[in-house]
Amino acid sequence: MGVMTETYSPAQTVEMSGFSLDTLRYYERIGLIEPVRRAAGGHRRYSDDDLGWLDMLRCLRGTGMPIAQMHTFAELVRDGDDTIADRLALLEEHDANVETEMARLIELQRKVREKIAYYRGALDEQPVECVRD
Amino acid sequence: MGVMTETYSPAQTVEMSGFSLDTLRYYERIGLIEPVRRAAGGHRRYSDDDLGWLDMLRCLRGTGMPIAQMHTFAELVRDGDDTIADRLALLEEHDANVETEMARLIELQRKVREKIAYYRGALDEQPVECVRD
DNA sequence: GCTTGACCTGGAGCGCGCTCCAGATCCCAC
DNA sequence: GTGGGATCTGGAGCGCGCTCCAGGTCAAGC
Repeated sequence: MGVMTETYSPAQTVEMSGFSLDTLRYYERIGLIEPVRRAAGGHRRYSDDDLGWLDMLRCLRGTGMPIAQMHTFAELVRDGDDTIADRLALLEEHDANVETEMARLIELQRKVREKIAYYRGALDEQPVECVRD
Repeated sequence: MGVMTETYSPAQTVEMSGFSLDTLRYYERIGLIEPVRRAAGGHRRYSDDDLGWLDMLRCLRGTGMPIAQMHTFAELVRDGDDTIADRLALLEEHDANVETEMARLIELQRKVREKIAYYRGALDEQPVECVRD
């Protein structure tokens, strides 16, 4: 008796992947996910592989990659092993974008904090009301 | 002869603020910016104060604050000096949100880099073609 | 068998934040 | 005074990424 590959219901997959049910179906519809295996009655049964791929999607989407680019990546994956260099290049470029975005964010956060500091100062110099006498 | 307060044309303001012309007008329309002073013919003349406020907006927007919340902040500013504590609270909360968001981003970036490392490995083990002999 | 809840499909709708457009006006250089 | 570019207004349109809906099917417990 071989080790059965686990499968998961849509509800379980929502739970485990962090995507909503609608998003899972949407991703499948637009081709970000390969057609998911179905149980007899037509209900989806996600595999561990599917879960792995969803994790990849979560990483990419969660770091701001546009759907269109994720689509490109998905196609590379479909096209097999000799696209690995291309996938690597795509991920590296994305990583650089994320890095740039983080730098931008850090810089602006610094400025926000300056403004916070300014308001703290303003608050000290102008207490709500002077205590009488 | 007093020091003239500088004013700036829309084009200059686009240049200096980093917002597009349409966005500047949009922000004014929805009340994120107070009605801007006008020259005789009705053309806008942005002041240094306006520029300062735009810089604030850029910080907030650029760190992902939704327009609605920026609107709240703008109202506090309009309501005068005794809203400073509220403004401070709002900024501090936003700062915390930014911090959370950055942590999320860093964590996912780490995972993206793991995937990159994996692909680098896969590439090494499967070089494009073996050199003959 | 029946109920109840999970799941199905195709397609419409939406929230956000702009962005674009038409048609008019202004302003400056020549 | 004329041409051309900058600017004006009000309103429509859009790109993205979901999210919701109606109307139906499937599955498990009683």
